[in-house]
Amino acid sequence: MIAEVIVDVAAHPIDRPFDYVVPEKLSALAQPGMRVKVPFGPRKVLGFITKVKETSDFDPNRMKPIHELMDVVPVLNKEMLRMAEWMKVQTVCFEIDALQVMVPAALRAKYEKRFVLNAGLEEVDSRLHPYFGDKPFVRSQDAEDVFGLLKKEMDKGTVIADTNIQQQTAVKKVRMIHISDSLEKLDSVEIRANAKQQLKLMAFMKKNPGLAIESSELQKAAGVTLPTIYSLAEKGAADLSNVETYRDPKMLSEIEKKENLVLTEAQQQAFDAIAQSLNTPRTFLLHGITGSGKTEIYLQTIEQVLKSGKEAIMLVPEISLTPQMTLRFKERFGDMVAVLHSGLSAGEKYDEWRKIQRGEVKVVVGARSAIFAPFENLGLIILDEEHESSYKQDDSPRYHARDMAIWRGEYHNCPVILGSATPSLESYARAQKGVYELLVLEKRARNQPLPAVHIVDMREELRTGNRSMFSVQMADAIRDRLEKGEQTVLFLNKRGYSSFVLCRDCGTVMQCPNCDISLTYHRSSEMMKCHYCGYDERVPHTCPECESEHIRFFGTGTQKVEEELAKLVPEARVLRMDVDTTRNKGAHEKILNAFGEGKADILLGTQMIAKGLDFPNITLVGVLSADTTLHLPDFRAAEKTYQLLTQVSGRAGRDVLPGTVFVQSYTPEHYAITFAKDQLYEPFFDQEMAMRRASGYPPYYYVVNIQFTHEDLMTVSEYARQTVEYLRQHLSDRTLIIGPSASLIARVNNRYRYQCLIKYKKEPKLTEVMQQLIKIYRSEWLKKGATLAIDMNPTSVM
DNA sequence: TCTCCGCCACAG
DNA sequence: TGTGGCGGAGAG
Repeated sequence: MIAEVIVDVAAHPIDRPFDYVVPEKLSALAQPGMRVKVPFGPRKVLGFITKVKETSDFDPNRMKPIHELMDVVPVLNKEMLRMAEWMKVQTVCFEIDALQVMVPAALRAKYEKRFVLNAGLEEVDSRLHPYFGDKPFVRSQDAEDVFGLLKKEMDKGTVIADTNIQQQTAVKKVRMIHISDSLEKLDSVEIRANAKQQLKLMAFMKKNPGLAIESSELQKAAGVTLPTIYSLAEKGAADLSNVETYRDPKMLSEIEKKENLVLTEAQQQAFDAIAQSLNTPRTFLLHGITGSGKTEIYLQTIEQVLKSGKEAIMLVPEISLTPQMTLRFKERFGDMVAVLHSGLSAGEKYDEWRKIQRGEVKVVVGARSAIFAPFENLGLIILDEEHESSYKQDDSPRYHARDMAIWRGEYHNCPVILGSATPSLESYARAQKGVYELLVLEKRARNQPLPAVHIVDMREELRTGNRSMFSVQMADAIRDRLEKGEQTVLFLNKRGYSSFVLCRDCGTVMQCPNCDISLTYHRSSEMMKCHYCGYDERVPHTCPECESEHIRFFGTGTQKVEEELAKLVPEARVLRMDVDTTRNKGAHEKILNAFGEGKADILLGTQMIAKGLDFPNITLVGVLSADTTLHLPDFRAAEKTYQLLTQVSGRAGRDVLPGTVFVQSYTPEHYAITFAKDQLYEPFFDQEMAMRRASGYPPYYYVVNIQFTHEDLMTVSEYARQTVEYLRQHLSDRTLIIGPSASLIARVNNRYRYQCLIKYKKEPKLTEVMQQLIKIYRSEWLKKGATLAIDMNPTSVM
């Protein structure tokens, strides 16, 4: 038997199956979708079997055998293998990347270089002895100071280099103690009279014959230590075994089960439409304003799916994967739910994944990668907040969860629901064309009014002499809520600029030496950091250009706002939520909980607070500057701004108390801001579509972004130029090719960046031309140190 | 003549 | 991508 294997080497010439002989003793086991260890050139690597067959075109004498099977049960099923092939073409990625992304990180290979003894330890240089210790090998990373000595030993042949492939996380096992059920047997065990601990344990055992108990539990219950248990087990009083377990299974029985809410008429209509199509591969766009009760529809639809014996996947953006939200699923579906989020360790994720694979759970709630949940009998896929850009992975494989969802929907003949208050233009356009079925919820579920949104013209504030970052109206409102004991959320639209360090005398802004971007000031550590390459340095006392001592920190970071806020309302308790305060695990959750419990009056934060906040006491939301996302050089700038303002406004007045929103802007007349004021999606859509049509962007055109990097500016611009020329020759006349141009951030980590854009409506040759371009890159530019990245349907072109 | 380093081909 | 082989350059 012969196996086709995709090996774990992400490189263009390797991106194809390699044939291996399946050794006789493995032939009964080997199946597509299993991981294998195979020899590849001089080393061993991990790979996936994608096919087994009896014959090969390859010279049988040169074919090597599979070294080891890593799985007993395939980690990828037929569907996943097919999806990977499709994904490879769709996103222009390596097949191995597509396969790896579908498997939990714990199952991906970890390679460790090490030096292995090939002779007795006494034959090697005695200076190396301490490095080996009593092991027959040293890890390369532990032996950096003695590479020279090791090299000599390798020449002598006493030591050889080797790569060890490790499984990252294994199945967690617990030690179970099975107490003998025969009292006679227990009585027959001899214990010395002075072995007090053993006597104590025996007394416990005699009270509980036949009991199977985890060793840690037994230690607690009997008040003894592990060695005591071992000695009695050896004497035959109990059996020991290792039992597979899951990490930290949360006590689900403690979660109270909740019943369905009664659907409003609009909700019911939407629900019915979906429920009627449960066995059709149809895509629904559920457009419901914030607070219209989309989640309840999801929950009840999932319930229907479960009743028919099928499974469901629910995708949410990572940031809205809050405890509040997961609790809601657990309340409905109990231990049928697996939750996959970034807060889990690799081992915990692996455990959740195994529960899915074994069919122990029926519902998965998770972020982007949960779309690969290995269900066999999928009945429904939901993408909540479908417009979120986090559904698109921004490194290879650059897949969009929405595309994967629709593919799987077709494979399983099941519906896909895309839900949003602010659908992406692509999805809404498709719904209008009838490709997706549009379902609308126009009212909030409990009929609460939408919050009153006031737009504040900050130019006017400047004219009247208010130079602070809070308009008079906003400041008054904040004070008012404070007096009433209601809560305020302040949103700082920070993206695009942040606090930088500037010399007031010569105007020099401190720049990263490796990237064309200014350094960000971090107050807590008194450091300046580059957010692209990680470079950091202390804030200088004098300007490096003019030696002036007038160094100032500029910009509007959340820390700056916090200071201003302290001046405005010194008595207010303020919680700040940004990258700095949420770096630690669980910090995000802690801050939100504290705010929910009323431990603060004001929550101040960046994008990350725009979602999932659902507290009844929030009656004021302030957007400090609506403009920052608006003027980014990106075709989605207006769309993003509209979405953000709508989402943020939706945080106010979700319960009984009515909400008010203030949006401060220097361009208050912009349509993205004026339409967001009253959540007028349709008019916004129409106007934005007109803009897209005029400028040739999605949904009118498909876009491909091709980015080049190289150490040398001239070289990279030349490659980009050649590419554009090549594309112009080989793509159709109606396709637009934009560029080449330097990227917005023209240099990162000392590499210059250039890009070009392809805009097309119909381009049957696209895949072929992209493959051809990769060939040119491989044969000419790669060797010269260039990199090329192709992003199909990018979420942004900056 | 020995050794080191950089480039290149190749991987089943 | 990682590795080992090959050949050129420099040192002794």
